[in-house]
Amino acid sequence: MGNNKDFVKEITPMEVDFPRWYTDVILKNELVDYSPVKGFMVIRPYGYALWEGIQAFADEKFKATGHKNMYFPLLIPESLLNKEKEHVDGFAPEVAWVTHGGSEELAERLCIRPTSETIICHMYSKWLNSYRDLPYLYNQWCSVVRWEKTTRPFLRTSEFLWQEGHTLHETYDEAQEETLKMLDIYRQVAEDLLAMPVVVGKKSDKEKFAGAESTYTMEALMHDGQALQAGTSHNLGQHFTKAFDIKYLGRDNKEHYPYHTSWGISTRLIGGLIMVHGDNRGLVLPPRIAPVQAVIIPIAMKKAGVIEKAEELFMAMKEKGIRVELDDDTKESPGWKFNQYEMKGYPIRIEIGPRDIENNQAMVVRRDTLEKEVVSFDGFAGKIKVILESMQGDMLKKALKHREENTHTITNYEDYKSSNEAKNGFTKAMWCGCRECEDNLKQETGASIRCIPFEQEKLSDKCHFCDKEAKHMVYIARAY
RNA sequence: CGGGGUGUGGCUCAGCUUGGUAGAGCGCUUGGUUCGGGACUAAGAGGUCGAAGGUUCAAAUCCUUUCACCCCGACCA
Repeated sequence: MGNNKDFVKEITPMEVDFPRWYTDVILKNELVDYSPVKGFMVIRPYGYALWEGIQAFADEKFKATGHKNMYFPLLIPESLLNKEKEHVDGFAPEVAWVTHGGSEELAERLCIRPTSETIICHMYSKWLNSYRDLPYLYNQWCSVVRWEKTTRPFLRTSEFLWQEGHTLHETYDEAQEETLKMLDIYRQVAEDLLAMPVVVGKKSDKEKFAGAESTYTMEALMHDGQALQAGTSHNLGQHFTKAFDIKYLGRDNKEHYPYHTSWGISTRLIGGLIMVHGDNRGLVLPPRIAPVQAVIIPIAMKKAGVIEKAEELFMAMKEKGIRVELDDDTKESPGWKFNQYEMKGYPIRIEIGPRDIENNQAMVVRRDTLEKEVVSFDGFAGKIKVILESMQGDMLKKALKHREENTHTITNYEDYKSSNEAKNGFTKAMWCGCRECEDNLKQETGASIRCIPFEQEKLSDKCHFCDKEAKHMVYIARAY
């Protein structure tokens, strides 16, 4: 009962039941709550703050690379959705339809956007005239709806918040460059902001976006050994621009179809953040994304000088730009607060009591390692800043180490099929590139080809699944 | 859509087998004492037992139907 210090009361240990650990963490932390409609989640303030952090970081990078934000409507007429065949085939099974306006049945039903290529292309076709207008570099922050059968907060919900960038370019090469540039920004969001290491690469044809020429992805490994697609960037070629008749007059005074990209990251990243860093006490947030980076907990607040010193440190840290909170609530005991803030994943906790003040120091505890350290009041805020910075790097390293320890190299397919151990984590394998091998893998093991990484290694000349000549090294894993 | 599970104060659950008119712990409110790893105490507030129908003198409990949610698969960011 109370003497087990390894886990926070009411959070199921992850070794016991990982999915339950996950739901416990998000519900106890009040990141989300279930709404009356299945699959639709309420994102509560602490959860939304994480999304705002991701938005701020990504949006700044989008703007810095010349993109502007816009907003397109929620509803898309069925006729528009139907214009690109692969696209509609891919999305039709999961769109929600609006059939009535008030009590009147609509002449044409409207779909709630599952993604906005169609409506955006429709508008682009009206706007684009000349090569001088290109490139079109636009993005929108919005929510989309996909009627999912199985939903889990953040990881897969029927409605989710995301951003979708949609760009047009004069040449294929420019579009390709854009696709990879945005993927790299996503990699920065994952690695630099969320301390979540990712494998970047290309999707197989089976896994690519409906209507894309090629899809690029970043894949992260969760604590339970399953992969998570954390962001995608698509080179859409001219599939949509031709279907939507987007044309411009080129330098040669002839009409041309531009090349098109789209790219997105979503609130799913928050699920990844939780599952990469969390432990049995709850959330562990990297300092850069943490809504609160440090909390000061005064001990024995009524004793002379305690509150004053706590406030002084609070102000000093605030001035240094640290997102800091002072918990001077008298109702809860310090012990309760310690546990509470550990559950919430605040990177640093500062304990300050009469004994500390006598010694001109405070007790500083890091959330990632739970190490306690005595820090002198002299230059205190600066020292906290240094700790926060090193935590960010340490957390990325720790997650990277976990991924490396759980990345295997296939020896032969039969062994892989029969071993559950092998399926836990990423496995590198050689692949001939054919669809049949990919389908068999999925059916026989539940794992899929997550991506063809940019960083290739030659493990063998032969495909591990069929013995034909190998084309690529791929990462395979079971995925969320 | 298959397989499993759960619906009882805000939360976790007991009560159901064997019908008798609703409980505990936590949380919440107010006061006092506390405060270095989930404090103690006193007094309170709070529930048409998921919904509908049926059996019965009487239903949280038995029967029928239904709805919702969670977990595991297939589909997907």
